[in-house]
Amino acid sequence: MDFQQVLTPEQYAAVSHHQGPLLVLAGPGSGKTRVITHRIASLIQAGVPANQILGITFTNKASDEMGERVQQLIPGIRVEISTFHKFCVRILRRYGRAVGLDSNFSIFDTSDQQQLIRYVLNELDIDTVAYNPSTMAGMISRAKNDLITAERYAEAFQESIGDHLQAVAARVYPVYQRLLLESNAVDFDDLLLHVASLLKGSPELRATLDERYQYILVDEYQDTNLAQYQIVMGLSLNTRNLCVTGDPDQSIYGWRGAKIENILQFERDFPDCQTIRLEQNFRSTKEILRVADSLIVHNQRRKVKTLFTENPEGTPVELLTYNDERQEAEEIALHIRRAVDRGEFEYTDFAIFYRVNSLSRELELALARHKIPYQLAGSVAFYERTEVKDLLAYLKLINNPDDRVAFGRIVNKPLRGIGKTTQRKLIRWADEKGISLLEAAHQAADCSTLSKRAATMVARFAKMISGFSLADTGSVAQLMEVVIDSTRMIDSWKESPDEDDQQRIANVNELVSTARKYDQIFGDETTLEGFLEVSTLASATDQLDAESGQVTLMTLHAAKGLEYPVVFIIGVEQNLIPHERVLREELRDGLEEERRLFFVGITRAEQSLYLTQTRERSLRGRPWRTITSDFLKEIDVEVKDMTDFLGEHRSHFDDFVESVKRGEVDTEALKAATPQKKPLLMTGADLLKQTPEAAELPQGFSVGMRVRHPRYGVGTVMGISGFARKRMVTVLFDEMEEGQTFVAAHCPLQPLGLR
DNA sequence: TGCCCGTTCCTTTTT
DNA sequence: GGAACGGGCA
Repeated sequence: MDFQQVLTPEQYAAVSHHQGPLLVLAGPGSGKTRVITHRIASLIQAGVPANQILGITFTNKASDEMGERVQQLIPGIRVEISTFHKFCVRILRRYGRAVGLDSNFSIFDTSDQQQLIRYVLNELDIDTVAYNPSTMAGMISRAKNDLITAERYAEAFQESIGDHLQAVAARVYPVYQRLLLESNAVDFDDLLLHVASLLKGSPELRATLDERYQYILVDEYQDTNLAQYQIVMGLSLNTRNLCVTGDPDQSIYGWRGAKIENILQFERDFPDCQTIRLEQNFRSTKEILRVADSLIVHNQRRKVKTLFTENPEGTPVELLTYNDERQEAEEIALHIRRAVDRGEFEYTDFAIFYRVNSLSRELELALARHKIPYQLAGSVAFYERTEVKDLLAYLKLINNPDDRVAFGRIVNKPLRGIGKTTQRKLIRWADEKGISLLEAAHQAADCSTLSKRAATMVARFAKMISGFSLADTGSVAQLMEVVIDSTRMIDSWKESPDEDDQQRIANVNELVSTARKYDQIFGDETTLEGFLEVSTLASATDQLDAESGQVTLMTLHAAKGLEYPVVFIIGVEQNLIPHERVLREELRDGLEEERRLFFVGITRAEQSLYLTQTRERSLRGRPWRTITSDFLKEIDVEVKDMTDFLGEHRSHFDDFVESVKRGEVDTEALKAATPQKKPLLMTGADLLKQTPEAAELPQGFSVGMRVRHPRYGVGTVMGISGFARKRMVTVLFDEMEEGQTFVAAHCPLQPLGLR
């Protein structure tokens, strides 16, 4: 194959660089995947044995795609391409003994993890409201990503006086970790942490693996955390043919412990490395690229890249403003419907991105109303369904009898009369005797604290679980069916007219057919842990199908690495993009990451890009006044007002509309007001000035809205009376007992928008 | 022991 | 809008 023919000079330079460290800084749409796959082909063509090559990606989708494309280039040759997490699973299944894991260990997902942490908090008598499990999980996760073990964490923060959260985490982390090991289980972070410490603790193993993988390629290197960095470095000490690709401007996982420094400092780690920049974009129009670039230049911490393209100029990027999320969704659905009816595009060509998952709801409803087929990245939600988790928990417990979380989940599901008290007694007894919960359940008759009745029930449960085995059924799917039959878990739903119950049965059936597919792929080699691994490490974008003829919906994070002819990014509003969480931070790092996230979204678009915002949006079940995103000030787009205040739009701001009808508001000023890129954030006093901006906030205040007063601080609007200039607002400040009443037009009250 | 209901709290992004 | 918890009742 003549690589020079099909690649640009820069791409070719990267592909033909075989020996020694290589850094490829690849802008969006610059053909990065192409470079990686061609480089693998080129290595093989040069005589490198396929089993010496290791490709590492972050998502299953990326690794599958890469594998397929390598296959196309060099048919018949299998190269190991895997995600970080899967790679680590493989290492741990084989060498995990050294860190206390048996080969059948369970992998705890986020909810298993939180379940266990909740248990630990209860055991330690720590209030789970003040110290909620997910916060604790986040802190422990960050520590693990930074390679801080439980012992070291406890030592460092046990007496953390300044930060009580940290002090609590210092107590929780060691217990949590002990229970994980007792359960013969790992959480997502452990997969990396254990492998990193294996490599560190065993020089022989490290050297073996280093030797084994002569050529390593790491994709999305900007998203590696310290643990992943250590693993990569550990495998590249002796043979330094390490090729990393990435783009600092697309680093969006800082909150997960990713260190953008890893890529920024690669040249320092490997002074002899070659650096290649891929700056030509083959994906987007000049217009889209210009918008993306004008946004990202506002970041301080970056390696400057000059993106360019030979693609056509393209149409302007549009910013559309709607009344609320309902109109936003409706209009997008209509837009898609019309474009498809006109034959300009197919459904597949459209993607809609949003910052938080909850924004998909209104879109789904609108698309369904218009009978537009769509797929939602986040089919992981499937694996989070109660009935799916329950059935999987049975399999987990069968596969790994030490798994306490799985045990706790299903011991009384369906109901077997094994209540909380019984469970607590059993756990206590098992811990005293130092045996697994399932073992304790077997011996329940010997447990003096248990009533005879309870002991019988518990023992019966243990006997049932032990009666299940893959060896007997031969396939995961059949084992599942046996479990479903014996537990009668779907029996009560069968007769139910409830739509939800029927859905539950459908979900269970779908899980069975997923297992069937797995069985088919692996034949006689099929294993429970293998199937469970796939289920747990499944990710949001895995199921997406570019050829399915459907509109695609996903979060901005999930969109990385993908591309679509037409892209909508909805909810481009302050507190959403950028997210409110980073606006409260002192450091700018969070804000820069939000900007990168927006940049990622923008650069997914090939031909057309639409950004949308609304005037009000319901979040967490309450409507809020929105504020224009700061980021919109940084880019030049065509602004289109699609709002319809005087028309049918009715909301909780209806009282305002009433006042318009009574001629109490200057409607001319209203019409003149266009939602330019000015902040919509207003104080009550602005209303008095009757500026166009003031008219932009004609609703002013609404009951339940959060507001800030320079003297009294933050409070909630409790009541509103009067209209226009006589409008009175009553606010109950958080720090005060009694409400205060203000004249809306004169007061310095500032609506806080989404809070 | 199980279930229902009201209260209260939180609430990003994901392998 | 959802999850967890506590209280009350069968």
